[in-house]
Amino acid sequence: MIRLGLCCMFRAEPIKFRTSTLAYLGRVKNPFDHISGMIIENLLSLKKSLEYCYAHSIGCFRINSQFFPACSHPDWAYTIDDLPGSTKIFALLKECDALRNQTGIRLTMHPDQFIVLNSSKKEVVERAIAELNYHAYLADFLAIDVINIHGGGVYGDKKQALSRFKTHYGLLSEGVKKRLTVENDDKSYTPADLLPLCFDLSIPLVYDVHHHRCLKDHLSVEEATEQAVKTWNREPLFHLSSPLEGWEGSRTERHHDFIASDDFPDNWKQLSITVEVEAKAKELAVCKLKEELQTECISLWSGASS
DNA sequence: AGCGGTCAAGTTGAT
DNA sequence: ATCAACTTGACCGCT
Repeated sequence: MIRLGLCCMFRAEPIKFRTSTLAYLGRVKNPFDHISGMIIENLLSLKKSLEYCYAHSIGCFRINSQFFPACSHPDWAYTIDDLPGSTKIFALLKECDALRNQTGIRLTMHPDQFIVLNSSKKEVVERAIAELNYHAYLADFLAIDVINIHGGGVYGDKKQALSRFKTHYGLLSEGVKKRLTVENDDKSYTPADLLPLCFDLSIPLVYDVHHHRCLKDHLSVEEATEQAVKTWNREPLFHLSSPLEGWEGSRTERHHDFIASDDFPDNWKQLSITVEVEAKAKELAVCKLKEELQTECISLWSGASS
């Protein structure tokens, strides 16, 4: 059974998530009112997202990292209890969690590019940990089971950089560790680079087949898939996208609006996995892929009862 | 309503 | 040196 996942936002459907800049928060009159209002809107949007996904047989939704604006920034660092609308926020979180539970939709998060756990700079690592803690804080309310990051930088010495990842991993809280995953990227870390780390620390590998096709190692897609599945103690989560200008075009790492059906690996089709669709047309791309897989009679997630 | 400048943060490779 | 790419342009002040 394939469970398809939608990433963070919608293209056509009128469901929006709000964010804020620190500059604006710094000059607005009641910044915590502003933050509270945005969080409430975001939670209402999350409810709508879950409803949309359920109605369209999309079994996984990734929540964007700005869901609680400025939450992990040292100058702001608030919890829900600090906010004026806390009662309403807690109530909405409960509603979202109930809806998640009722629909069976999987929720994930992907901290953005600034989160570099293996950085050689102390401040960068501290910020990364603060950000991961914020993700785990939110994850506790919504049973989010994946907080996915990349291997990080190489700094001219991959072996040492990976060793630093291991050291810094030891500094993380249990709430972060039990959800943390690593993903192969298109510039630095291949599946073969990350798999030893994954087995060593019991970290699941989010296998991104598009990145793997851009940055190859000695593993075939089939081999990498098989190894990645072994790192998971729950339903494996993989990533899929297609290159903007095709595989013969320039800069193949750029994402297309949709998924080309040839890019869906054949050996994934009989697995029980979540496939997050990283395509710029968002829900339109997920639905299109879903229809194409259906014509091939691939077994697809279609709700909590299935 | 539409437009242009701005926005916390890291690292890499293309130009 | 600058910039685009990355899960994603969104937001705000001005006209």
